[in-house]
Amino acid sequence: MQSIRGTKDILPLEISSWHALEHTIRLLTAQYGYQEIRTPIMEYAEVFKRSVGEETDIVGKEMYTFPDRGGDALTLRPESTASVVRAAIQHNLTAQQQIARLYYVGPFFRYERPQKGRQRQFHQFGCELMGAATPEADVEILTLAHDLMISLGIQSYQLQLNTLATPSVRQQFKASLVEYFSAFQSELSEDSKSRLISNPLRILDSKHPGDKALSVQAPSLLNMLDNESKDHFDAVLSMLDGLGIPYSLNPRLVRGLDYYSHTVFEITSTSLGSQDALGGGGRYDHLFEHFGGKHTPCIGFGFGMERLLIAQAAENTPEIQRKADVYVIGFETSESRSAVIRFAHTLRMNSKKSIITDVQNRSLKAQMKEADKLGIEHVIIIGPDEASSGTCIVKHLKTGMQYTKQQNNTDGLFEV
RNA sequence: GCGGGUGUAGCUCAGUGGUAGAGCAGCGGGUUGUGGCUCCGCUGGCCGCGGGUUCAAUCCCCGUCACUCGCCCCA
Repeated sequence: MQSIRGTKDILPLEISSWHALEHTIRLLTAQYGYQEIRTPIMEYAEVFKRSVGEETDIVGKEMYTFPDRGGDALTLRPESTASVVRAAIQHNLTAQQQIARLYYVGPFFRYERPQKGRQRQFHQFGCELMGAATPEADVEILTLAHDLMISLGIQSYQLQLNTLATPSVRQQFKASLVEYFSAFQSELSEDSKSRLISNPLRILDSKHPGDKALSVQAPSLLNMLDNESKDHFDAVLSMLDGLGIPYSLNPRLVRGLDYYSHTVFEITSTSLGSQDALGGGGRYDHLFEHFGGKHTPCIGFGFGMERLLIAQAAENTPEIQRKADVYVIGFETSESRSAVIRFAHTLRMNSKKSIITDVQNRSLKAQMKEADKLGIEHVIIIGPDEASSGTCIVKHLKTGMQYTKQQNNTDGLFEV
């Protein structure tokens, strides 16, 4: 038996880095006043089809969709924004012009060919700021994303920014792209030929050399911006400059989901290989209406947690963490070993220390070795002699100093 | 979904058409109750899985599964 393709067990050895990551996330989101939301792992397939877009890869070929026993088409969530918006409308979280600052952490599912940093079940952390259309809102989200990188010690990241303008400007832009590329249809890659119909913006993003060459002369959205789009984007950029947050403009940055407009961004890292995006996001001002809610401008991002951990591990040497604080050692006689069990239990009741004892009837030497390997701070020896005299030996492993103490008084046991 | 690579002890990897090795880890010991260094010894492997060729396959062929690199796309 094996785990399902593209799914992974997170083992004890790696769980501490997950805990640390989640801890950082909770601290940071609290600093910005974001609150957690936990939505179901399944939604009606409709939720994602309507929001993410029928033509996108996610909906077109990556969703885990299946009929339940009642015949409803359910989908294992491939991303979170759609679910969070659905929940926000259902529970009226943005009623009376309220701002909602939300974050989420959890598993997501996409049926894709696995690769490094790409699994069928993966985990995302994301934030959504709902109810504000201002460039200040964009900057809050971008700053949060930036701070996350800093908190995690990820230096090698790059923040790329672009604007997708308003839907109507983008529509004109698409039309001019189609017009331009249609003239060179025979020179386009197979992928881009189909993109010409499905999503012409994506041609700009192609890695195919021929496509790249053609893209150089292609119309630019930045030249077609209306005042609203331009003012908004410029305001975002100048605030980022003021904050000293580094970014680079990438006019080819096109997000794969239909619901974005205005500011879009991606954070990439060179330590990831081919799947180089740590996270991305953007403004989605019209998603609420798509779901039948009232107009609510929003911006948010999502980060791949596996990818964050990969990038983090590539740049930081992990600290060896202690698996327990105290090792209580007994040996040779049953009196010794049962005294150990009693004493360890007393200690656990009276202190917050984590305490380990041997359960394999091993020698003193073997237990000492294990204590050393576990990074234990104090060893307590209750051998046959100590067991009969009611004493114990407390030894500090780093210094090698040891003292004899009474078992019946655990106060100041670890002090000299 | 498409193309390439890999799959041998817990881990990192050697290896040969006649059913296997190293280093690390683990365990035990170095005179009788003390770890880290060192020395000695020991345990441990359906050589991914299924089929084929062969007297014989871990090694050759086919399939399959998983991982991995790239494409697509994204987190």
